[in-house]
Amino acid sequence: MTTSPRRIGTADSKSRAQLLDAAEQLLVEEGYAAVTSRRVAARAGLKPQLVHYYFRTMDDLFVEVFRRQADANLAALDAAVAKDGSLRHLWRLNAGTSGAAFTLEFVALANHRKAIRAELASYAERYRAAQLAALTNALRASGAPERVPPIVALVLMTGVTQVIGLEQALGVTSGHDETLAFVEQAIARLDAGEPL
Amino acid sequence: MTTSPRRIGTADSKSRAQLLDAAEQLLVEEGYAAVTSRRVAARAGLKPQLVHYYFRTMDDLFVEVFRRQADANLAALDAAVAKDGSLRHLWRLNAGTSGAAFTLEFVALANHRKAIRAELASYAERYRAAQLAALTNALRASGAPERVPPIVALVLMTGVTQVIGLEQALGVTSGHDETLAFVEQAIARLDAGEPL
DNA sequence: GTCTATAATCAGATAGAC
DNA sequence: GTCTATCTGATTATAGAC
Repeated sequence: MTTSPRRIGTADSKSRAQLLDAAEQLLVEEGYAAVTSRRVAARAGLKPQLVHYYFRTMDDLFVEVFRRQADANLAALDAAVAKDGSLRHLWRLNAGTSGAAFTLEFVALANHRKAIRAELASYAERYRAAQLAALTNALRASGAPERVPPIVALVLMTGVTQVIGLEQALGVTSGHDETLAFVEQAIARLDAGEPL
Repeated sequence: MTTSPRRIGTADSKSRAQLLDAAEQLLVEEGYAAVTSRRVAARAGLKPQLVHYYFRTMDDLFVEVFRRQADANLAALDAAVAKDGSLRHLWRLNAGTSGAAFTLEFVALANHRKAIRAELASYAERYRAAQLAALTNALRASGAPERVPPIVALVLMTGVTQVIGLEQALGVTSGHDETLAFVEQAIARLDAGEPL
Protein backbone atom coordinates (compact mmCIF):
# COMPACT_ATOMS: atom_id res chain seq x y z
CA MET A 1 0.00 0.00 0.00
CA THR A 2 1.38 3.39 -0.99
CA THR A 3 1.14 6.41 1.23
CA SER A 4 -1.22 9.16 0.23
CA PRO A 5 0.42 12.07 -1.54
CA ARG A 6 -0.50 14.40 1.29
CA ARG A 7 0.49 12.37 4.28
CA ILE A 8 4.22 11.82 4.50
CA GLY A 9 4.63 9.95 7.76
CA THR A 10 2.69 6.82 8.60
CA ALA A 11 -0.80 7.33 9.94
CA ASP A 12 -0.04 5.49 13.15
CA SER A 13 3.15 7.33 14.00
CA LYS A 14 3.39 8.30 17.64
CA SER A 15 4.83 11.73 16.90
CA ARG A 16 2.04 12.40 14.44
CA ALA A 17 -0.63 11.67 17.05
CA GLN A 18 1.16 13.84 19.60
CA LEU A 19 1.19 16.74 17.17
CA LEU A 20 -2.53 16.35 16.49
CA ASP A 21 -3.27 16.31 20.22
CA ALA A 22 -1.14 19.38 20.83
CA ALA A 23 -2.74 21.27 17.95
CA GLU A 24 -6.22 20.48 19.19
CA GLN A 25 -5.43 21.63 22.71
CA LEU A 26 -3.92 24.89 21.52
CA LEU A 27 -6.84 25.52 19.21
CA VAL A 28 -9.39 25.21 22.00
CA GLU A 29 -7.38 27.01 24.65
CA GLU A 30 -5.99 29.93 22.69
CA GLY A 31 -7.63 30.02 19.28
CA TYR A 32 -6.47 29.11 15.81
CA ALA A 33 -4.01 31.97 15.65
CA ALA A 34 -2.02 30.26 18.40
CA VAL A 35 -1.68 27.08 16.37
CA THR A 36 1.75 27.70 14.86
CA SER A 37 4.26 25.04 13.95
CA ARG A 38 6.54 26.14 16.77
CA ARG A 39 3.94 26.17 19.51
CA VAL A 40 2.39 22.90 18.44
CA ALA A 41 5.78 21.21 18.42
CA ALA A 42 6.76 22.69 21.76
CA ARG A 43 3.63 21.34 23.40
CA ALA A 44 4.20 17.94 21.86
CA GLY A 45 7.83 17.98 22.99
CA LEU A 46 9.06 17.78 19.39
CA LYS A 47 10.91 19.95 16.88
CA PRO A 48 8.90 22.47 14.84
CA GLN A 49 10.02 21.03 11.54
CA LEU A 50 8.21 17.79 12.29
CA VAL A 51 4.91 19.57 11.83
CA HIS A 52 5.81 20.17 8.21
CA TYR A 53 7.04 16.65 7.85
CA TYR A 54 3.83 14.99 9.01
CA PHE A 55 1.49 17.65 7.64
CA ARG A 56 2.79 19.49 4.63
CA THR A 57 1.15 22.78 5.49
CA MET A 58 -0.59 24.20 8.53
CA ASP A 59 -3.89 23.94 6.68
CA ASP A 60 -3.37 20.22 6.29
CA LEU A 61 -2.81 19.98 10.02
CA PHE A 62 -6.05 21.85 10.70
CA VAL A 63 -7.97 19.57 8.38
CA GLU A 64 -6.65 16.46 10.11
CA VAL A 65 -7.49 17.83 13.55
CA PHE A 66 -10.98 18.59 12.36
CA ARG A 67 -11.57 15.20 10.74
CA ARG A 68 -10.52 13.32 13.81
CA GLN A 69 -13.03 15.19 15.96
CA ALA A 70 -15.77 15.13 13.34
CA ASP A 71 -15.59 11.37 12.98
CA ALA A 72 -15.72 10.97 16.74
CA ASN A 73 -18.76 13.25 16.98
CA LEU A 74 -20.71 11.37 14.34
CA ALA A 75 -19.94 8.05 16.00
CA ALA A 76 -20.93 9.44 19.40
CA LEU A 77 -24.24 10.69 18.04
CA ASP A 78 -25.07 7.34 16.51
CA ALA A 79 -24.21 5.51 19.70
CA ALA A 80 -26.19 7.89 21.89
CA VAL A 81 -29.27 7.71 19.69
CA ALA A 82 -29.12 3.94 19.54
CA LYS A 83 -29.12 3.88 23.33
CA ASP A 84 -32.02 6.32 23.80
CA GLY A 85 -33.81 7.85 20.85
CA SER A 86 -36.33 9.90 22.84
CA LEU A 87 -37.02 13.55 22.16
CA ARG A 88 -35.70 14.54 25.56
CA HIS A 89 -32.45 12.73 25.02
CA LEU A 90 -31.96 14.26 21.59
CA TRP A 91 -32.41 17.70 23.07
CA ARG A 92 -29.99 17.02 25.92
CA LEU A 93 -27.40 15.79 23.46
CA ASN A 94 -27.64 18.96 21.43
CA ALA A 95 -27.92 21.39 24.34
CA GLY A 96 -24.93 19.92 26.10
CA THR A 97 -22.52 20.47 23.27
CA SER A 98 -19.20 20.82 25.00
CA GLY A 99 -17.14 21.41 21.88
CA ALA A 100 -18.38 24.95 21.30
CA ALA A 101 -14.91 26.48 21.30
CA PHE A 102 -13.64 23.83 18.92
CA THR A 103 -16.47 24.42 16.48
CA LEU A 104 -16.20 28.17 16.72
CA GLU A 105 -12.55 28.21 15.77
CA PHE A 106 -13.17 26.05 12.75
CA VAL A 107 -16.10 28.12 11.60
CA ALA A 108 -13.92 31.20 11.78
CA LEU A 109 -11.15 29.40 9.90
CA ALA A 110 -13.55 28.02 7.34
CA ASN A 111 -14.78 31.47 6.56
CA HIS A 112 -11.51 32.24 4.84
CA ARG A 113 -9.89 28.93 3.94
CA LYS A 114 -11.40 26.90 1.17
CA ALA A 115 -10.09 23.48 2.20
CA ILE A 116 -11.43 23.84 5.71
CA ARG A 117 -14.76 25.20 4.56
CA ALA A 118 -15.32 22.16 2.37
CA GLU A 119 -14.46 19.85 5.23
CA LEU A 120 -16.78 21.63 7.63
CA ALA A 121 -19.68 21.82 5.22
CA SER A 122 -19.46 18.11 4.48
CA TYR A 123 -19.45 17.28 8.16
CA ALA A 124 -22.31 19.65 8.99
CA GLU A 125 -24.53 18.10 6.32
CA ARG A 126 -23.78 14.57 7.50
CA TYR A 127 -24.42 15.48 11.11
CA ARG A 128 -27.68 17.18 10.25
CA ALA A 129 -28.86 14.18 8.25
CA ALA A 130 -28.15 11.88 11.18
CA GLN A 131 -29.95 14.21 13.56
CA LEU A 132 -32.89 14.52 11.20
CA ALA A 133 -33.34 10.76 11.02
CA ALA A 134 -33.26 10.50 14.79
CA LEU A 135 -35.60 13.44 15.32
CA THR A 136 -38.09 12.17 12.76
CA ASN A 137 -38.25 8.84 14.58
CA ALA A 138 -38.58 10.49 17.97
CA LEU A 139 -41.43 12.72 16.85
CA ARG A 140 -43.23 9.82 15.25
CA ALA A 141 -42.78 7.72 18.38
CA SER A 142 -44.19 10.47 20.62
CA GLY A 143 -47.47 10.26 18.78
CA ALA A 144 -47.94 14.02 19.00
CA PRO A 145 -49.80 15.62 16.11
CA GLU A 146 -47.31 17.04 13.62
CA ARG A 147 -47.52 20.80 13.52
CA VAL A 148 -43.87 21.47 12.81
CA PRO A 149 -41.94 19.51 10.15
CA PRO A 150 -38.99 17.62 11.65
CA ILE A 151 -36.44 19.47 9.55
CA VAL A 152 -37.81 22.80 10.76
CA ALA A 153 -37.79 21.62 14.35
CA LEU A 154 -34.19 20.56 13.88
CA VAL A 155 -33.02 23.89 12.50
CA LEU A 156 -34.85 25.71 15.29
CA MET A 157 -33.31 23.46 17.90
CA THR A 158 -29.86 23.89 16.42
CA GLY A 159 -30.35 27.64 16.38
CA VAL A 160 -31.37 27.86 20.02
CA THR A 161 -28.50 25.76 21.30
CA GLN A 162 -26.08 27.61 19.08
CA VAL A 163 -26.95 31.14 20.22
CA ILE A 164 -27.11 30.15 23.82
CA GLY A 165 -23.84 28.24 23.66
CA LEU A 166 -22.08 31.05 21.90
CA GLU A 167 -23.44 33.79 24.11
CA GLN A 168 -22.62 31.83 27.22
CA ALA A 169 -19.00 31.76 26.13
CA LEU A 170 -19.10 35.54 25.84
CA GLY A 171 -20.87 36.22 29.10
CA VAL A 172 -24.21 37.20 27.57
CA THR A 173 -27.15 35.63 29.38
CA SER A 174 -30.39 37.59 28.72
CA GLY A 175 -33.29 35.31 27.95
CA HIS A 176 -31.35 32.06 28.16
CA ASP A 177 -33.09 30.63 31.19
CA GLU A 178 -36.54 31.57 29.93
CA THR A 179 -35.87 30.06 26.53
CA LEU A 180 -34.43 26.83 27.88
CA ALA A 181 -37.41 26.44 30.21
CA PHE A 182 -39.79 27.06 27.33
CA VAL A 183 -38.12 24.48 25.10
CA GLU A 184 -38.00 21.86 27.81
CA GLN A 185 -41.65 22.37 28.61
CA ALA A 186 -42.53 22.01 24.94
CA ILE A 187 -40.54 18.80 24.72
CA ALA A 188 -42.22 17.40 27.82
CA ARG A 189 -45.62 17.98 26.23
CA LEU A 190 -44.60 16.43 22.93
CA ASP A 191 -43.06 13.46 24.69
CA ALA A 192 -46.39 12.97 26.46
CA GLY A 193 -48.13 12.88 23.11
CA GLU A 194 -49.77 16.30 23.53
CA PRO A 195 -49.74 18.98 20.85
CA LEU A 196 -47.58 22.08 21.24
CA MET B 1 -9.33 68.73 27.26
CA THR B 2 -6.66 66.12 27.73
CA THR B 3 -6.29 63.09 25.48
CA SER B 4 -7.16 59.71 26.92
CA PRO B 5 -4.20 57.66 28.11
CA ARG B 6 -4.88 55.05 25.44
CA ARG B 7 -5.40 57.20 22.40
CA ILE B 8 -2.29 59.01 21.36
CA GLY B 9 -3.37 60.79 18.20
CA THR B 10 -6.43 63.01 18.01
CA ALA B 11 -9.71 61.24 17.48
CA ASP B 12 -10.42 63.14 14.27
CA SER B 13 -7.09 62.49 12.62
CA LYS B 14 -7.39 61.55 8.96
CA SER B 15 -4.72 58.85 9.19
CA ARG B 16 -6.47 57.34 12.18
CA ALA B 17 -9.73 57.00 10.29
CA GLN B 18 -7.96 55.51 7.29
CA LEU B 19 -6.36 52.88 9.52
CA LEU B 20 -9.71 51.97 11.05
CA ASP B 21 -11.27 51.62 7.59
CA ALA B 22 -8.41 49.47 6.36
CA ALA B 23 -8.55 47.24 9.42
CA GLU B 24 -12.28 46.74 9.06
CA GLN B 25 -11.98 45.80 5.40
CA LEU B 26 -9.19 43.33 6.04
CA LEU B 27 -11.09 41.78 8.91
CA VAL B 28 -14.16 41.10 6.81
CA GLU B 29 -12.33 40.02 3.68
CA GLU B 30 -9.59 37.84 5.13
CA GLY B 31 -10.27 37.30 8.81
CA TYR B 32 -8.72 38.66 11.96
CA ALA B 33 -5.45 36.86 11.39
CA ALA B 34 -4.90 39.07 8.34
CA VAL B 35 -5.22 42.23 10.40
CA THR B 36 -1.52 42.90 11.03
CA SER B 37 0.05 46.28 11.45
CA ARG B 38 1.82 45.95 8.10
CA ARG B 39 -1.19 44.94 6.08
CA VAL B 40 -3.46 47.51 7.66
CA ALA B 41 -0.94 50.24 7.02
CA ALA B 42 -0.32 49.09 3.44
CA ARG B 43 -4.01 49.21 2.65
CA ALA B 44 -4.31 52.65 4.19
CA GLY B 45 -1.26 53.85 2.28
CA LEU B 46 0.63 54.57 5.48
CA LYS B 47 3.64 53.26 7.38
CA PRO B 48 3.15 50.26 9.71
CA GLN B 49 4.44 52.10 12.73
CA LEU B 50 1.52 54.49 12.57
CA VAL B 51 -0.78 51.71 13.70
CA HIS B 52 1.09 51.60 16.97
CA TYR B 53 1.08 55.33 17.22
CA TYR B 54 -2.69 55.73 16.92
CA PHE B 55 -3.57 52.46 18.66
CA ARG B 56 -1.06 51.30 21.17
CA THR B 57 -1.59 47.60 20.54
CA MET B 58 -3.39 45.56 17.91
CA ASP B 59 -6.07 44.73 20.48
CA ASP B 60 -6.78 48.41 20.95
CA LEU B 61 -7.23 48.70 17.21
CA PHE B 62 -9.69 45.79 17.19
CA VAL B 63 -11.68 47.34 20.00
CA GLU B 64 -11.96 50.65 18.17
CA VAL B 65 -13.05 48.96 14.95
CA PHE B 66 -15.69 47.08 16.86
CA ARG B 67 -17.03 50.09 18.75
CA ARG B 68 -17.43 52.11 15.61
CA GLN B 69 -19.56 49.40 13.99
CA ALA B 70 -21.48 48.58 17.17
CA ASP B 71 -22.56 52.17 17.65
CA ALA B 72 -23.66 52.36 14.03
CA ASN B 73 -25.66 49.13 14.37
CA LEU B 74 -27.51 50.29 17.46
CA ALA B 75 -28.36 53.59 15.83
CA ALA B 76 -29.54 51.82 12.67
CA LEU B 77 -31.80 49.51 14.68
CA ASP B 78 -33.40 52.42 16.51
CA ALA B 79 -33.98 54.31 13.28
CA ALA B 80 -35.44 51.30 11.48
CA VAL B 81 -37.80 50.45 14.33
CA ALA B 82 -38.96 54.05 14.61
CA LYS B 83 -39.85 53.94 10.92
CA ASP B 84 -41.72 50.61 11.00
CA GLY B 85 -42.16 48.66 14.21
CA SER B 86 -44.16 45.78 12.73
CA LEU B 87 -43.37 42.15 13.40
CA ARG B 88 -42.58 41.54 9.75
CA HIS B 89 -40.15 44.41 9.62
CA LEU B 90 -38.37 43.30 12.78
CA TRP B 91 -37.91 39.86 11.29
CA ARG B 92 -36.58 41.24 8.03
CA LEU B 93 -34.14 43.41 9.88
CA ASN B 94 -32.78 40.45 11.77
CA ALA B 95 -32.81 37.98 8.89
CA GLY B 96 -31.04 40.34 6.57
CA THR B 97 -28.02 40.84 8.78
CA SER B 98 -25.29 41.62 6.32
CA GLY B 99 -22.51 41.91 8.87
CA ALA B 100 -22.27 38.19 9.55
CA ALA B 101 -18.57 37.98 8.69
CA PHE B 102 -17.80 40.99 10.83
CA THR B 103 -19.59 39.53 13.83
CA LEU B 104 -18.09 36.10 13.36
CA GLU B 105 -14.54 37.39 13.44
CA PHE B 106 -15.16 39.30 16.62
CA VAL B 107 -16.83 36.38 18.32
CA ALA B 108 -13.81 34.25 17.50
CA LEU B 109 -11.49 36.97 18.77
CA ALA B 110 -13.58 37.54 21.88
CA ASN B 111 -13.28 33.90 22.78
CA HIS B 112 -9.65 34.40 23.66
CA ARG B 113 -9.15 38.10 24.32
CA LYS B 114 -10.60 39.56 27.45
CA ALA B 115 -10.84 43.17 26.31
CA ILE B 116 -12.75 42.25 23.19
CA ARG B 117 -15.03 39.84 24.99
CA ALA B 118 -16.10 42.58 27.40
CA GLU B 119 -16.79 44.94 24.52
CA LEU B 120 -18.82 42.38 22.62
CA ALA B 121 -20.84 41.26 25.62
CA SER B 122 -21.78 44.81 26.46
CA TYR B 123 -22.90 45.45 22.91
CA ALA B 124 -24.85 42.20 22.64
CA GLU B 125 -26.80 42.95 25.81
CA ARG B 126 -27.64 46.47 24.66
CA TYR B 127 -28.72 45.26 21.24
CA ARG B 128 -30.89 42.54 22.73
CA ALA B 129 -32.56 45.00 25.07
CA ALA B 130 -33.39 47.30 22.16
CA GLN B 131 -34.75 44.38 20.15
CA LEU B 132 -36.78 43.15 23.09
CA ALA B 133 -38.47 46.50 23.54
CA ALA B 134 -39.33 46.62 19.85
CA LEU B 135 -40.56 43.03 19.74
CA THR B 136 -42.69 43.44 22.85
CA ASN B 137 -44.41 46.41 21.26
CA ALA B 138 -44.90 44.62 17.96
CA LEU B 139 -46.45 41.56 19.60
CA ARG B 140 -48.76 43.71 21.69
CA ALA B 141 -49.79 45.70 18.62
CA SER B 142 -50.61 42.54 16.65
CA GLY B 143 -53.26 41.63 19.19
CA ALA B 144 -52.40 37.94 18.92
CA PRO B 145 -52.84 35.90 22.11
CA GLU B 146 -49.53 35.57 23.89
CA ARG B 147 -48.36 31.99 23.87
CA VAL B 148 -44.65 32.71 23.71
CA PRO B 149 -43.01 35.32 25.97
CA PRO B 150 -41.33 38.07 23.92
CA ILE B 151 -37.87 37.33 25.30
CA VAL B 152 -38.23 33.68 24.29
CA ALA B 153 -39.44 34.66 20.83
CA LEU B 154 -36.43 36.95 20.51
CA VAL B 155 -33.89 34.31 21.45
CA LEU B 156 -35.55 31.84 19.09
CA MET B 157 -35.52 34.39 16.28
CA THR B 158 -31.90 35.26 16.94
CA GLY B 159 -31.02 31.58 16.91
CA VAL B 160 -32.68 30.87 13.60
CA THR B 161 -31.11 33.78 11.80
CA GLN B 162 -27.75 32.99 13.33
CA VAL B 163 -27.56 29.34 12.27
CA ILE B 164 -28.87 30.07 8.84
CA GLY B 165 -26.55 33.01 8.33
CA LEU B 166 -23.55 31.06 9.54
CA GLU B 167 -24.32 27.93 7.58
CA GLN B 168 -24.97 29.92 4.45
CA ALA B 169 -21.47 31.32 4.69
CA LEU B 170 -20.15 27.76 4.85
CA GLY B 171 -22.27 26.36 2.04
CA VAL B 172 -24.60 24.33 4.25
CA THR B 173 -28.24 24.71 3.23
CA SER B 174 -30.32 21.75 4.50
CA GLY B 175 -33.59 22.88 5.99
CA HIS B 176 -33.03 26.60 5.50
CA ASP B 177 -35.80 27.20 3.00
CA GLU B 178 -38.32 25.15 4.97
CA THR B 179 -37.46 26.94 8.19
CA LEU B 180 -37.62 30.42 6.69
CA ALA B 181 -40.97 29.62 5.10
CA PHE B 182 -42.26 28.32 8.42
CA VAL B 183 -41.17 31.40 10.33
CA GLU B 184 -42.58 33.78 7.75
CA GLN B 185 -45.90 31.99 7.78
CA ALA B 186 -46.00 32.16 11.57
CA ILE B 187 -45.28 35.87 11.46
CA ALA B 188 -48.00 36.44 8.89
CA ARG B 189 -50.53 34.76 11.17
CA LEU B 190 -49.41 36.72 14.22
CA ASP B 191 -49.48 39.97 12.27
CA ALA B 192 -53.08 39.14 11.33
CA GLY B 193 -53.92 38.76 15.02
CA GLU B 194 -54.29 34.97 14.81
CA PRO B 195 -52.71 32.59 17.32
CA LEU B 196 -49.70 30.50 16.33
C1' DG C 1 0.93 66.09 17.64
C1' DT C 2 2.91 63.33 13.87
C1' DC C 3 5.77 60.14 12.07
C1' DT C 4 10.35 57.09 11.28
C1' DA C 5 14.36 54.14 12.37
C1' DT C 6 15.32 50.21 14.57
C1' DA C 7 14.97 46.33 17.77
C1' DA C 8 13.77 41.73 19.04
C1' DT C 9 11.08 37.93 18.02
C1' DC C 10 8.54 34.57 15.52
C1' DA C 11 6.40 32.67 11.14
C1' DG C 12 6.00 28.87 7.36
C1' DA C 13 8.49 26.08 4.52
C1' DT C 14 12.37 23.31 2.15
C1' DA C 15 16.61 20.81 1.25
C1' DG C 16 19.11 17.42 2.77
C1' DA C 17 21.28 14.19 6.63
C1' DC C 18 20.59 9.73 8.73
C1' DG D 1 10.52 6.52 7.04
C1' DT D 2 12.23 9.92 10.40
C1' DC D 3 14.13 13.99 11.67
C1' DT D 4 17.37 18.48 11.57
C1' DA D 5 19.81 22.65 9.79
C1' DT D 6 18.70 26.52 7.63
C1' DC D 7 16.49 30.04 4.53
C1' DT D 8 13.47 33.92 3.93
C1' DG D 9 10.31 36.78 5.33
C1' DA D 10 6.70 38.78 8.56
C1' DT D 11 5.27 40.48 13.31
C1' DT D 12 4.63 43.57 17.33
C1' DA D 13 6.47 47.14 19.65
C1' DT D 14 9.58 50.96 21.36
C1' DA D 15 12.77 54.84 21.30
C1' DG D 16 13.49 58.89 19.43
C1' DA D 17 13.48 62.52 15.36
C1' DC D 18 10.82 66.34 13.53
